[in-house]
Amino acid sequence: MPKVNLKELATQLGVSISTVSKALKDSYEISAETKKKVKEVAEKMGYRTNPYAGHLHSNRSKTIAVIVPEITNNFFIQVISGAQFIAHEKDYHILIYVTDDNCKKEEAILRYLQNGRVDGVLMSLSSTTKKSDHISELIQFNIPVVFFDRICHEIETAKIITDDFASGFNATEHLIQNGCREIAYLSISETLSIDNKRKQGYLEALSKYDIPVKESLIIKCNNDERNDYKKIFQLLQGEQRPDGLFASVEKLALTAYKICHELKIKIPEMVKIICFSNLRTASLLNPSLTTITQPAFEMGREAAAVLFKYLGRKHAQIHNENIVIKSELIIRDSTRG
Amino acid sequence: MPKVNLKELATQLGVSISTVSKALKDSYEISAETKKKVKEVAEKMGYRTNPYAGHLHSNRSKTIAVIVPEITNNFFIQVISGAQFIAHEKDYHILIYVTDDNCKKEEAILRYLQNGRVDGVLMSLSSTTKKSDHISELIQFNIPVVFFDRICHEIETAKIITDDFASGFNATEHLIQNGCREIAYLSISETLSIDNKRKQGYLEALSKYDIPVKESLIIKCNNDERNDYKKIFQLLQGEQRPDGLFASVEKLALTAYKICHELKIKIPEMVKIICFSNLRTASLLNPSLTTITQPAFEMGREAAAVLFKYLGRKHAQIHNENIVIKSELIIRDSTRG
DNA sequence: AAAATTTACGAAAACATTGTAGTTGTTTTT
DNA sequence: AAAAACAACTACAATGTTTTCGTAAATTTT
Repeated sequence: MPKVNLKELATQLGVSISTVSKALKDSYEISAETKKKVKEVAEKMGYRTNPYAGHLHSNRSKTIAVIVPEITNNFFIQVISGAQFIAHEKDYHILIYVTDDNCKKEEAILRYLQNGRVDGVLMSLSSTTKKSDHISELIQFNIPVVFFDRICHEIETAKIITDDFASGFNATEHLIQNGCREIAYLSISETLSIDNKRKQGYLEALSKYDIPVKESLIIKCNNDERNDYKKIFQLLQGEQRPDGLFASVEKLALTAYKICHELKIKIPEMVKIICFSNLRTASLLNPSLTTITQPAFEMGREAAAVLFKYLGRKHAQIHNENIVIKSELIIRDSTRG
Repeated sequence: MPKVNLKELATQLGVSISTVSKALKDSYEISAETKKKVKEVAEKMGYRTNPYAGHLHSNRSKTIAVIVPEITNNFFIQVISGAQFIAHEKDYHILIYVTDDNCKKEEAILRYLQNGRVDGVLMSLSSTTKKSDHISELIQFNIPVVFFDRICHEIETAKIITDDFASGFNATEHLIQNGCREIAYLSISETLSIDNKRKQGYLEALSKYDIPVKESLIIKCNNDERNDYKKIFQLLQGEQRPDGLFASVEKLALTAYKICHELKIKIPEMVKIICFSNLRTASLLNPSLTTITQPAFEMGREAAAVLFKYLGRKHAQIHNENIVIKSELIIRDSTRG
C-alpha cells in the first residue's frame, strides 16, 4: 500500500486539502455528505495521518519517556507497567531509556530529550548520579520531569516514593523482634535518597532497642556484581558473622542467599534476611524470603497520572510534592524466629 | 530556556537558514570559519534540533516498536534489554507496547503503527492471536516486522527463535532418564508456535521411550491465573498424579510449585518439574528449578540487528528466515533422580 | 585575458498537517 | 429589496528542517 497523504485524497476527491483535513476531524464546517465521501475514500485509499506533521504543528508528541537505571529488575518493570497502563488510557506512547546506573549515560539521555521528542519524563536516578544539572537543564527546556523511587531532592517537582524510612525501621525492628542483635545493612549507593532513608530507618530502630551501631556491619556495595559478591562474602564468612541482614535492594539479598547456600549458612537459623523486593518468587525461595514490597505498579500509575495532570497546561511547572505510597512488610521464613 | 529554531539562529548570525543548517551538519559547503561561529551561537542560544521536522522530511523516525504480550516477564524483559542495547548503538529510540495477550489490543496497536510512527517492529505474538491479517497489513504499509519467540508462520519475514522442538525433547528425555513415566505437559496456548513445537518435542521423546501418550496429562492452560491454577491443582491432587511435569512456560511451573507447597507434594521425590524459564532466582528456589533457559538477551539483540540490517534500504521486504539460537538445559534439584 | 572551476553561501521547494482568514452562494432578517 | 447571517468550502500561512538548485565572487586553468 503506497502511502497516501491529504493532498492525494484532495485531488482524488476534487476538494481542497483543508476540506479533507477538516472532514476527517469531523469539523462542523463540513457537510455530512462531504464527510462521508471523504471518509470513504480515505478508507479505501488507506490513508493514515502522519503523526510527525501533527507534532510539528502542535508542538506536542503524545510521547513520554520512562528512564530507569536498569530494566531487568522487577521493581522497575512493574513501575513501567503501571505507567504504561495510564499512558495507554491517554493515548500516549512510551519511550524506554536505560541508564545502566551510569550517570554519564543518564546525562546523555536527558540531553537527547531536550529537543522535545517527548512531552514529559518519568525517571528514577542512576545510583552513580551526584549532580542534578542535567535534570534542571531538561526542565528549563520545558520538559516536565516526575521522579519515582530514586528521587532527586534538589529538583522541585513531584516525587513518587514509598515510606522508606518507616519501612527501613520496620524491617530492622522485625529482625530485632525475632532475636537479631548483630544486624548488617547492605547499602547499594551512598548518594541515593532511598538508600539513605532506609539506612536512617535501620539506625533509628537500632537506637530504639539500644543496639550499638557497628560501622563494620554497614556494607557499602556499589551495584558491581563481583565487588558486591566479595563484600558480602567477607561479611558472611568471617568470625563476626551477623545474625541478621537487611538488604536495601533485592539484588543484594539474592547475592547473600547464594553465598549462604555456598557456605552452608542456614537461613534463618544462622542468619535472618530481609530486603526490599518485588520478586514474584519470594515465597518459593529456599527459604521463602521476607520482603518489604513496594507498590511498584501503583507508583508507576501515580507517577504517570501526576505528569499527565500537568501536561495539558502551557507552562508545566510541576509543584514540589512528595507522594508517598506505603510498602508492605511480608513476613516469610527467612526471618522466622 | 525559550526554544530557538534555525530561523532565529540565522537572523542572529546574519546568515541564511540553509547556511545554519548545513554548518551544524558539517557540510563541506560551509567554511570552517562560519561553521565555528554558527556552532558557538547555537550552543549559546541553546539550540536543539526538532526531531519531528526532520522525520517529516526524511520519512524516518529513528524509532522502533517492541510489542510484547506482557512486560512483567523475565523472558520478554531480557529480550527488550537486548533490543535496547542494539537500538542505543544505532541511535534509535524504542517504543514499548503491551498486548496483555489480547489479540484485540494487538490489532489496535498494529493499526496505530500503520502511520509511520516507527520505522520497524519487533514483536512476539499474543497467545490469543489466531489471524495474521493485522500483521500483513502493517507490512503492506512498509513497516517491517521481525518476530521473536512467539512467531507467526504465515508472515514472510525474519523470525528469531530457539530450538523449541529439540528443547522440548531434551526436557522430556531428561525427565524420563530420571525415572519419570507419567509426564504431564502444561500447555499455555494451542495456537502458539512455541507451544506446539515444545509439545511435539515432548511427544517425540515419549515415543522414543515407548511411553504411551495420555491426553489427560496434556493440560491446556490459557494464561488465566485462576483457571490455570485450578487445572494444575486438579492434576496434582488427584489419584493419578504424574511423576514428572514439563511446563511450556515459567509461569505455569511457578503455579505448580505453589500448589506443591500447599499440598505438601515433595519436589523432586513425588513429582519432578522442569520448564522453560529465564528466572534469575531459579537456583534459589525450593528446590532449585531445572530449566531450559532461552538466550533471551541474545534473541533481542539478534532481532534488532536483523531489523536494522533492512532498515537502511528503500523497500525493506525482509526475507523469510528462521534464526535459531539454542537454549540451554540447566539441571538443578527439581528433577534430581 | 578569457574561460572554466571552485568556494561559500542563499532562495525556495518539499515534507504533511492544522488553523485562520477569507470567499462564495444561499437563506434569513428587517 | 437591501442587509445580515450562515453554510460549506478554499487559500494560505505556519510549524522546523533538509536539500536541490542557483549565483556571486574568488580562484585556477588555458
